[in-house]
Amino acid sequence: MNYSRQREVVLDTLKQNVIHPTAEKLYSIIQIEYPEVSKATLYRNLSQLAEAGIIKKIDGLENSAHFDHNTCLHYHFICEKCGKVFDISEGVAHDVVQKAEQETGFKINSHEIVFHGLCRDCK
Amino acid sequence: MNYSRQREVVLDTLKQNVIHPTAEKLYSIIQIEYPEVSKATLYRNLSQLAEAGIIKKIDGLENSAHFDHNTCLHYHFICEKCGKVFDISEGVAHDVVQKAEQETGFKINSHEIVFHGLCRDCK
DNA sequence: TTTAAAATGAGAATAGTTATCAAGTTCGAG
DNA sequence: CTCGAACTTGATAACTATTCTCATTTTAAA
Repeated sequence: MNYSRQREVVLDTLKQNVIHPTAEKLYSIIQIEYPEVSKATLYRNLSQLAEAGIIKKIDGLENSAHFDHNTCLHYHFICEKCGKVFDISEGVAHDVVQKAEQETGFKINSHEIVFHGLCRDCK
Repeated sequence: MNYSRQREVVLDTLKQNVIHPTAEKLYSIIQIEYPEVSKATLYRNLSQLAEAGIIKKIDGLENSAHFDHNTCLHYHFICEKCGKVFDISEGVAHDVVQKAEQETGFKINSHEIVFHGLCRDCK
């Protein structure tokens, strides 16, 4: 992967926004300071960075993918009322892969957990 | 919800196909025997049935939603090679909701786990 | 039987994302 | 340094999955 100013902007902006933004949300944030970054470039870079393991794509939340600069294993909670996304620590399901591999005999390479409910402010 | 022949076909066909089909896959299956069921009706009925809790929509697999006639709590595994979807029993993460609620103070109403890897035949 | 609510088919519309392609940029070999 | 191949970009077209629109048909309860 070669250096590009646009990719740097995408990654830096994602790092500064702990809100697990969607591509569109990130685009609107980036537009304010860096209107030279096009939407195609944003989507391309998000894919590439996720592919390279530098960021993480979160599927299973609403219709659109969210992105996370934190690539350490952890889970997500989305509030049904305010729509905010929160992190849940790995600890809540620490041996889940081992158990699932034992049960099935499959090789598990990754897994995600998404919780839905009401956050502290909304409940 | 009133009775409709089309809805009956959608539900019955889903029940007979344990493969967790996408809407498009289900459409192609239904088309063979019941070409009178339109795509709009299929999507509408899948939404309604899921809304009513009669079937379950599975998000977070590929780009498109899959549907499951089994509404009991369980998880899913998708094979990275053959694309097949398998069930994983609830037992692999039995106290995950309780732990997550304790950790966060949030009210959790539902959760999903998706595993990725290689199934027994593909590994 | 009447009738209001619900459901339908066909296709238009939308949202999110990916593909195309010509032009500009990066970077390592010479 | 400088040249070229590979990489990246912006603009926009295309695509996919899904939802919406609306005139027509079906359901079901009085």
